[in-house]
Amino acid sequence: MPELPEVEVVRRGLARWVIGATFEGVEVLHPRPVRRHEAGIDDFVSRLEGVTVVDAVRRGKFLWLNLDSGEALLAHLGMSGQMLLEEPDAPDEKHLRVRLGLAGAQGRELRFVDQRMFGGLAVVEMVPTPDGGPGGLGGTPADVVPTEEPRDDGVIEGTYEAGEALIPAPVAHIARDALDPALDVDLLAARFKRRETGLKRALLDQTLISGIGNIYADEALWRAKLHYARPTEKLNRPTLNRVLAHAQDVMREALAQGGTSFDSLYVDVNGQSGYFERGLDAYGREGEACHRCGSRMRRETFMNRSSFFCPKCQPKPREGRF
DNA sequence: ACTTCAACCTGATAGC
DNA sequence: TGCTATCAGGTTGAAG
Repeated sequence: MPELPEVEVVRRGLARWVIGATFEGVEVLHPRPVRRHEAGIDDFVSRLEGVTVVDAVRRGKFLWLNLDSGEALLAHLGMSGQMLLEEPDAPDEKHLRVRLGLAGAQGRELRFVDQRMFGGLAVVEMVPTPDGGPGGLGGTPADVVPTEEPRDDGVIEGTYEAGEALIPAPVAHIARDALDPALDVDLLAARFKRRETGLKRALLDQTLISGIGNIYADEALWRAKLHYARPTEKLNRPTLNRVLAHAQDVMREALAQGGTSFDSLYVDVNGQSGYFERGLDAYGREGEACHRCGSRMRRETFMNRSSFFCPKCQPKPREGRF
């Protein structure tokens, strides 16, 4: 299940292979992964044909290729999405959804493969962002600014000139991610204080801080010895700093290992599986001994998903927000 | 305006 | 064997 480190591995792979390459022969094999491209499949294809990739950028779990047309090919891997660079004559994957032929990518074609199809692709416009650009680890800000006034809906048409960063319109509401050097922790603390919700809910809310999913949230909470239902408004600043630092640590470790994988659903851009699962202390360890105190780890259903925690190290708060 | 949650989707696995 | 139920979970959009 791709979270920030896995998506960053994919971004790096794409940057290595497709920057400077031109789309040539784009084929949509299943309509669902292109559902976010509202103008339809034919428009999706025509906005890519003959267009050249300028950069590969990521914010949280969103990934996009800046195009020389001024638009971006936006991708989200959802639960099971993969971006594979294959020889064109390699047999089609069972769940191949979109084939993107390329000129200038060392003879490879880009394939979007997605079993469960929670993810998808869309060609979207770039808009200015109030927080100063895409940021994110390894991301290069798009170095342009609009020359026309925004429409009523805030979207800016027309040409752009150098000066200010842009972000794909559907990503404008996503907060800077946990590994973004420009993440504003003071702002995050203020928003946590104002919220009436539980800590894990907040960590998973991509409009507060992005990139953290169910697995790394559980790992960060275990390392910080905090229960998932701790109310965010009562969390003091050192405690917030602690859980944030642990989230960053665990994701940096996963990134160093090339991403996490539990089954074969996630592979990086060249088809290599990650292997961080060996380093997990909380996720998936129901009934096993806590690596710190030996207590039996527990699993609780929460937010339509599982939360794994140590009942002794991460005691339930008196007034939790579940 | 803020917070919560069902729906989307397929395949693996468990239980009968 | 075959059937049904359950689980996996990121994001959106609707409901509360």
